[in-house]
Amino acid sequence: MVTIADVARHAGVAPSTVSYVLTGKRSISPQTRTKVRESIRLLGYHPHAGARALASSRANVVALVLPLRPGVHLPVLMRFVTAAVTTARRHDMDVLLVTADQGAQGLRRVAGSAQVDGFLVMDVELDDDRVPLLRQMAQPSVLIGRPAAVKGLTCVDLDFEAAGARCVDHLADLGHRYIGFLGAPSVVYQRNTGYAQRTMAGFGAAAMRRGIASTALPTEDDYESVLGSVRSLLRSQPGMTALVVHNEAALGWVAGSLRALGRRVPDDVAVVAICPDELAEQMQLTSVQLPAEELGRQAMELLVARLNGHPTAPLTLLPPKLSGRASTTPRLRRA
Amino acid sequence: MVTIADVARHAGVAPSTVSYVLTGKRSISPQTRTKVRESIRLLGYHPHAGARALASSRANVVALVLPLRPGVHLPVLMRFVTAAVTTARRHDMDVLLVTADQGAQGLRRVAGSAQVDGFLVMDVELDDDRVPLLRQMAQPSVLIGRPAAVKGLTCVDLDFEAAGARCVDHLADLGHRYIGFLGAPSVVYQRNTGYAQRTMAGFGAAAMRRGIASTALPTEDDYESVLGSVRSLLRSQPGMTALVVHNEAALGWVAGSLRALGRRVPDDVAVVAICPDELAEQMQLTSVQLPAEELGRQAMELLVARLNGHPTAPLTLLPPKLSGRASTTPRLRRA
DNA sequence: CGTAATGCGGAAAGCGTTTTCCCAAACGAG
DNA sequence: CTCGTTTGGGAAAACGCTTTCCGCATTACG
Repeated sequence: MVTIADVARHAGVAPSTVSYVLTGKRSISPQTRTKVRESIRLLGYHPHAGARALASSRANVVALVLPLRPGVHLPVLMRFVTAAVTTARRHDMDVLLVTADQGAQGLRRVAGSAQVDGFLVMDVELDDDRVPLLRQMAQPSVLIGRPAAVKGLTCVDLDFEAAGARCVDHLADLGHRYIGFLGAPSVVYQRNTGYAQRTMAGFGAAAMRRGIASTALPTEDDYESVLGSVRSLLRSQPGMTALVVHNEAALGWVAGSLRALGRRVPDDVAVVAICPDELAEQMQLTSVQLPAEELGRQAMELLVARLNGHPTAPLTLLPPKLSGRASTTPRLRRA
Repeated sequence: MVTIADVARHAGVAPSTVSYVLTGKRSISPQTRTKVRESIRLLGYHPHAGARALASSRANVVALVLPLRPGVHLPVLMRFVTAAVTTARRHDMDVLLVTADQGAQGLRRVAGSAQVDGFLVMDVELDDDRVPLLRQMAQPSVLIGRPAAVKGLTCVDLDFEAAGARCVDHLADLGHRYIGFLGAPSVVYQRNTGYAQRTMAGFGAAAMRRGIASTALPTEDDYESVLGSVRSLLRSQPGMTALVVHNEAALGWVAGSLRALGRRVPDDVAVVAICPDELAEQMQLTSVQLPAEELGRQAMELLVARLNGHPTAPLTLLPPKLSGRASTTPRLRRA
């Protein structure tokens, strides 16, 4: 292995000088700098991560904590992940994968051994057992999602309440008066998942506010279940002319289910999805964007900021954006 | 931070003794061992990963290289990942996430800085540009997938050729004489992806061998495309009574498409999927299992073996297993 | 022109482990 | 009863880097 001493010898300088060239923590004369850089290139030198971590007490690694729970839509989750990883790399950090089964125990281990400088925690629930632990840990952490109390934390999330409301407003403005809501699988609600519950709350409140009748149902990730839920919605609310869908895995079956029940999109029933924009684009659905990349990126940026000692707000909520597409059209004459 | 010296002092022994208790590399008297263990627990000691890596030149971390390419089915990919991570943890290793965009460059960086002891590379293509690099790296690697030449490597894969053939044999034994094949999205074939091409090859060869007419088509991941492909298959082969599907994302729409074209499963058209068993179970499809967990686990076990200096076979192929379900039934009287 | 400040370089002291190397005591074989 | 051999313990030398401290030239300033 080629060490910093080898480089120093080759360049005719002291090891400390090489270190300063590398870290940029001190000004170095242009001549020395290029000389050192050249030696580094020639010898193919890579600083030893462990030695670096030991000496600087900085690992340049962040933990990505992702609980792979049933009901989460993995393609969406991976958008978060790639955005977070890419952002980390831009700040010269690597990413250690910590999965759920390791639990709070795993967090403690990774934190205690100084393997990582901070934590990016995904899929946070309303009352998450990892939250108290995160609060008292030496390393900073950023959560994607929003636990009940955000004091002392740094959280990033889409404003799901506003997102639910936005769907209602859009449909109400188009003249719809009976709106259905097709939600996540029921396990997700049982588990006290913030984003699911907040979206529903926002949806319900907005409907009340606008004097609109609404019904909501969960649905599982298969055609039969989607068909069943849509049928139930139509049965309990025969005049339903619009549907808000907050379930990526179900999206592919919604149009088919409606058609099977004799309703066409958008003429008989308008559909608004809450999902990543690409998905909505592909299916030509009006949607409130779930900005997964943006959330992942922002979360990592906030984490890096905290690692550098900058203070951060406890809660960053992204405002929802709606993109109109073919699945909703004006409907002026409805009661 | 509490160090090994603190523990040693507290237990009244030398630091080296504590180290030996921890690593088990030397016999320690039961008394000292329990005494040391107790001090460790009391002080809440965690060895510093960086220091450890430096002194032992072992990071106890493996890199998980996953290129997130279009067309790969993420839920399946994540099965590999969780199995691999779980297995790694059982061997007291952590997992560093390296994504595709970092490319060969990223591999070199991670390898050079001694951040990881080995590499688990997923989604390997027939002629993968990372393969030559992996061959010449100091750290061992295990590939999930199968490049054209496996010499000097350690690869784990399902025997996709046999899997394709197994589907044909099953259907032929049931009396089918015209079989269609619904493949992955076309980008996957264009990219020279081993598993997709091998499955098709095995399928085609088996059909020839059994004197069976076969047609194959790729399909994209949306209902319209699946419907279109199925329609084309039926048009070019009106007597088609069976369909082999090698595309997890399309599975959900196959039955619907067939029904839309006036065919019922399994009475008019039998369906065999190549996918994880849980998926097939959920949809009640006869399937050749894609043992994602098993592959992830085995790959990591092989990597650990190599890290411990054990030699490994260049290629481990898992035999395909077929599970009969409701989507195929005997069809004795067909021509 | 004297003195303080600054720029840039080197020597060396850690950082927290593991791993030699050395040693004493206990043990077993001849 | 001796002479290896094993067994369990400690002292101290790495491991490869960062960072403090020190020092010599320059430059800036009154």
